[in-house]
Amino acid sequence: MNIGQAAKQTGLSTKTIRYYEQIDLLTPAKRADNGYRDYGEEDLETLRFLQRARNAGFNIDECRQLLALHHDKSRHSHHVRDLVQEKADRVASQIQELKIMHNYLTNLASLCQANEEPHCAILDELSEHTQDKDLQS
Amino acid sequence: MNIGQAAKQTGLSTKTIRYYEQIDLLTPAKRADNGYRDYGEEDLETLRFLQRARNAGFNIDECRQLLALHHDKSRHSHHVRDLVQEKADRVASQIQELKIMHNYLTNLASLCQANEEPHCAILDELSEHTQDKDLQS
DNA sequence: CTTGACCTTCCAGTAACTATAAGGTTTATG
DNA sequence: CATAAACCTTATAGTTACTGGAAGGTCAAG
Repeated sequence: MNIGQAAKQTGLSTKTIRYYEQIDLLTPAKRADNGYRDYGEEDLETLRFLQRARNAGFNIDECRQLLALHHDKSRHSHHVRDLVQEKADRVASQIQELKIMHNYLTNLASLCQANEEPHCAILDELSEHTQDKDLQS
Repeated sequence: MNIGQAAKQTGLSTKTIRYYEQIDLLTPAKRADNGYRDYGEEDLETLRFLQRARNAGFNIDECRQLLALHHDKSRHSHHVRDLVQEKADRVASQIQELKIMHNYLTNLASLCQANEEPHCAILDELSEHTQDKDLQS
C-alpha cells in the first residue's frame, strides 16, 4: 500500500507520515521496487495508534513513550496509567487557565460600549491598570 | 532607561523586547550615544500594553491590531469589542475541546488496572477501536 | 586596570508540522 | 503510443513566539 492510501486509512497526512519517519517516531517503511514506501496492516495499526494518541493530546515525545510501552511486552500497566493520568492533570490545569482568560476577555468585552465613538474601555484597561489582578479571580 | 530596566518595569524579557522590535511590532527605540536602546515612559506604556495583551491570550498579529486601534484616534470602539469578543469565543471553544480530551483521558486512565502486569486496557484502546467515537461524547 | 554586569548583533534551536520545488513513476485516456 | 493527471521521491524553507548562545563593545566599582 502506498503512502497516500495509508494516509487515507489512518487520518494522517502523507507529509505527517514522512515526518514521523524522519524524526524516528516510526521505523522506516519498507520500499517497493520503484522506491515508494510500502505499508502493511501492522504499519497501519501503528499509524492509527499515533493518530489517536496525538488526537488525545499527547505530544510527540509522549507518543514515543506510549509506543515504547506498547511494544514492551514486559511493561507494567501502571506505567501507562501514570502517563495518562499525568496528561489528564495537565489538561485539567490548562482548562483552568483558559477559563480565567475567558473570564477576563468577556469582562473586557462587556466594558466596551461598542459604538461609533473612538473611546473604548478595553484599550483603557490594556493601557492603564496594574496587571494580572483581573486574571487572578 | 536601558533595555534591562525597561524589561524589569514591564515584565517582558530583553530578548522579547528586541524581538518585538525586529518583527516591527514596536517602532525602533531611539538610541543613546553608546548605541544602547533608550526607553522613555511612553515606550514603557506600549510595552506594558503588549505584555497585558499577550497575557490575555492575544497572539502577535492580534496585538498588532490592538496596537493599531490604540493609536488610531478615529477608531470605532465596536471594532475593538469585536476583536475581543471573537477571541473570547475562540477561547471558549478551545475549552470545550480540552474538556472532551480530559474526559477521554480520565476514561482511559480508569480502564487500566495499574498493576505489575503488562496488560493494559489503555494500550488496547489506543490500538484497536474505531476512532473518535469516544471523543464525541 | 580588570572584573562583572550590562549592552550590541547575528545565528541556531524549539514543536509539529506544512508548503514548495524539482523531479521520477504510474495510470488513464485519446 | 503520447501525454496529462495523479501519484511518489527528496530536500529546503516557513510557520509561532520566542529563547539560548557566541562574539564582542561599554560601563561602574574596587
